[in-house]
Amino acid sequence: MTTHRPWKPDAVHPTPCQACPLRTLPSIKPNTPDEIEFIQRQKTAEITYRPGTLLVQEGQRDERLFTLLSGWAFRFKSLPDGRRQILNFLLPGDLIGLQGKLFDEAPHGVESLTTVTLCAFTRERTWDVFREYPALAYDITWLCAHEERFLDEGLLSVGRRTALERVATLLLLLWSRAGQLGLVSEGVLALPLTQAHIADALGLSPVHTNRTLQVLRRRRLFVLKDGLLSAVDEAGLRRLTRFDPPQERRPLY
Amino acid sequence: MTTHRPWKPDAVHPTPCQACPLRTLPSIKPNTPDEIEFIQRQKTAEITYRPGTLLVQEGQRDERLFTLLSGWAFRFKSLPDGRRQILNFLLPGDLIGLQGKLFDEAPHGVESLTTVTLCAFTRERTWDVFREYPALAYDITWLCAHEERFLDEGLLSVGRRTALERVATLLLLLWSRAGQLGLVSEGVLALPLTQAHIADALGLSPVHTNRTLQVLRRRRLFVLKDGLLSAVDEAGLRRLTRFDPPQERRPLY
DNA sequence: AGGCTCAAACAACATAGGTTATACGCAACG
DNA sequence: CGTTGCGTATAACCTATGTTGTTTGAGCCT
Repeated sequence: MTTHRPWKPDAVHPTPCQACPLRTLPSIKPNTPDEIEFIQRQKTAEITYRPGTLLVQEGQRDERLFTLLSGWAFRFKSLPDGRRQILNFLLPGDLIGLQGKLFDEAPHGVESLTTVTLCAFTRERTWDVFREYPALAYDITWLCAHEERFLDEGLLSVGRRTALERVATLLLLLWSRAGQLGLVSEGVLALPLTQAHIADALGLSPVHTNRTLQVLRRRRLFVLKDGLLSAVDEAGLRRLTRFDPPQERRPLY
Repeated sequence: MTTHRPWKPDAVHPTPCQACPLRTLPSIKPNTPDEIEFIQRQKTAEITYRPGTLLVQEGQRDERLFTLLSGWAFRFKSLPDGRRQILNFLLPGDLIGLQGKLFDEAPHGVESLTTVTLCAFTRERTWDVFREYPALAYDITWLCAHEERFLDEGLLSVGRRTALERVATLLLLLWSRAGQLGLVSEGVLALPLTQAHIADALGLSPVHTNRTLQVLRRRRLFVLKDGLLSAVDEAGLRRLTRFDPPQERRPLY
């Protein structure tokens, strides 16, 4: 079990929200200076954790709210006997802990895949945003509904797609999401997932995940080696999966 | 394909929100008279559809927002070749069409299982609520996150639980949800699902769903006959599934 | 009454995916 | 510089679940 200890608590040089690197992305909906200033006021800290850190503990009371500033993480639920389901992968700009604030206990766990940097928001007065900045409150709702869409797609995959389709859909989606965040450079994406993660996200066994990846590789739909995803045949993957990753401007809190 | 034609458009006697039968339930969080009046103003119609009606069409632009006042429905997604995944079941008090309003197109379909009555809200000025009634906006966010929790649980089921556990978990959850809405009387619940619906919700084939139901029946965990669920051994189901249906006060929009 | 349709039940067989086990390469570490 | 641990690969075998097809019974239309 990884501990909760910060790794490089670079609190000396926190990123000012106005200069947030995410806000320069074309896929991020711009905010007014006013709104950004409000967010800045709410932001209490910037914390960095190392890979494999348990950021939110399943079933624990936890009212902290974060935005993932950089790095990858995932949400998961597990069964008492150890079976685990990864619910979704979290990329920069994603909210962490909304459920923990809304409900008595966090209904799922969150774990980092890479070194992650989180923007932490005030524990108490978070809901001021609903009174003071309705547009930002709307954005939070939007992000929540957006997450729901990913879950719908995941449920469709796990429930009704074959192993081949599942793996192809997931890689296509992650490729697209990462692309919109500027994480793909020169046609290469650093994908910090082990095959076990992919298996847990898709309801497959690690062995079958491996077999399936081999097939897709042999069909030259992508190259996945040493944590690097490249030579992605997007058209081929779309044809195989009949899945079109959503492409739209998203808000950032 | 069922058409969109209203069945008993009892627009003559719409339910006033102050007298909404759902608001008398202990599981529903009360609102201030002010808030209820606002909701009443937003409500434009009350529409009744018959069983099997397609309420929201998958992939269609649809900005209508409803609350399910009475009856059962389900959200689903399907693949081009006809495979279908039921994402969640909708019971009275659940919001329909939030995603359709937030995104360009409805990412999923909604179909009624029974005769349903919907409260329809103004097409345009829905987002006034964020400016004028922050507390209600918060409630909408809560409902959205709540739906996400059901999806998380569903994903865990379909991805990692056995067929036996899946069916047991689903029936336990529906039993609990329906109970909180006062739909269980004298230990009997009218469950308007065919085995095919259960199969589509759990990522199983109809045949295997049938087999699994037989096993659970033989273990006397419940009686399910002619659309009636009764003699539910809640403790037994909890033991088998290690699942505790959430029990909490929820808002109503 | 006869003939639909639909949900449920059940049987026989087929297979996608799970399980267990072994091996290999590589980085971290004492 | 051996050892340990981890991720990946692959083989052999196994089983939970899918598929196809038939039967029964309850409504429902004509």
